[in-house]
Amino acid sequence: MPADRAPTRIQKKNRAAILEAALDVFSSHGFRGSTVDQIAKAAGLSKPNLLYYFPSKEAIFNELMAGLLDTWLDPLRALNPEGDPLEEILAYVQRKLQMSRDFPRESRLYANEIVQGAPRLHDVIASDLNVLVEEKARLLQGWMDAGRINQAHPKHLLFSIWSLTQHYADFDAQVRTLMGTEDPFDAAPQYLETLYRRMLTPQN
Amino acid sequence: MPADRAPTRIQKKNRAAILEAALDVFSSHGFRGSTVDQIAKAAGLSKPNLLYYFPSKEAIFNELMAGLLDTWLDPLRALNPEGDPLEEILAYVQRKLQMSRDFPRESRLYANEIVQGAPRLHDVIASDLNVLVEEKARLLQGWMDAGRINQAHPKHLLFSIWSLTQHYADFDAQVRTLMGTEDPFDAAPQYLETLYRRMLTPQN
DNA sequence: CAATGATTTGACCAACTGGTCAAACTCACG
DNA sequence: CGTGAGTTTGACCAGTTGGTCAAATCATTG
Repeated sequence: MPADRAPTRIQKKNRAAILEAALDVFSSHGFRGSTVDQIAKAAGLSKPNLLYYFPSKEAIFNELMAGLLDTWLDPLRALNPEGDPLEEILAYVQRKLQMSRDFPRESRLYANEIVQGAPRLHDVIASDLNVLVEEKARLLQGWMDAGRINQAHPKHLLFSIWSLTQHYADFDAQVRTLMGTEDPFDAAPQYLETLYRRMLTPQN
Repeated sequence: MPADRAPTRIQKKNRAAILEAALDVFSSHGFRGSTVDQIAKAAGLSKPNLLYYFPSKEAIFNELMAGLLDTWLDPLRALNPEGDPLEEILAYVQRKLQMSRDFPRESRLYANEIVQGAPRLHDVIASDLNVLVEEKARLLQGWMDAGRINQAHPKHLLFSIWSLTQHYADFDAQVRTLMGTEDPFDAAPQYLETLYRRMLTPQN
């Protein structure tokens, strides 16, 4: 194991390569379905060499998850109480959709975990994410009560945004097969904008 | 292996117990993450005994999937060209939502497969499901062109229904944690009805 | 260039996994 | 109740997997 001094050039390169490879492997086979050898080969290292940089398979996974969660929640944090409600929400939807297009592996890694009961994520969800969701749910409820957007259950509104946007990453295999030659991400932004605009635009 | 005569009482009971146990285990750990021993224990059998009824782990999985897919697509098949468009769609949404509540393991089993690239399902999706989707997409488009519901990309409309309803089964761990003591399925039907009603009710 | 620490690897291990098999046991039925 | 088919199991096997270790190689710097 490298000492806890400043990381050398080689350490930086190899740790990055390992995490990149691990994202690839974990996101397409799940934790249990992935092998250390697979990850090592994908990173261009031997298995013992990989285990020189990370103490265990689980440690790689945890580091990956920790790094992921922050990025994942950023768009929600960016929901601005001062902005125009409908435009804020629509922007959030588009940001999430872009993340599904640009970082589908991250989305699938997360999905894999949650579908299997979130055994390794329950604590983070119950603490950090929960706090953030409560805060943003209150913000949405405030907008609704002020009549600036239509009434709707705020938490379900958030769930629906996550669900609709991440679907394009998580169910990519299905979506692309059914779309044929058409790229799903061509029409998706328009579709989701229309959906949320019609649902949330205040009716007098 | 039991002869291919009529199944005995014991065969019927044990095969059913195995499939039930397999659904439990596969849906919460994925194919690769599940072991034959786990399934056997959950079914109350020894591993060799289980393998007396099914030739392999993969065979159990395949039989489970085959049985699942039909039930899974039934609600979509039931979309009736003769009915009132909006009510047909809303009924479909509610039916799918009920399935997420009543058969969450089936939903998660399916999700697990698709998230990991649908290696064992690609053919069924590309053939059977694709045919059904094309047919129903045309039906939806017809309704839109006749001005009976609002315009929206018909395939994306279907994706959104699957996504929103299955989310409550697939991301159950997350949804329940964030909902606290409130049962997600209390408000979900209302939320989804409102969403699709606002989105699809024809605007003059 | 010497030497010290960082990096890499082949060989290895114990636990686990899917699957086999012969022997034992159980059950239905004549 | 006996007998043959149906059922169950302990022992076993070969392949895989996460992880270890000592020895070898490489990079850095005094």
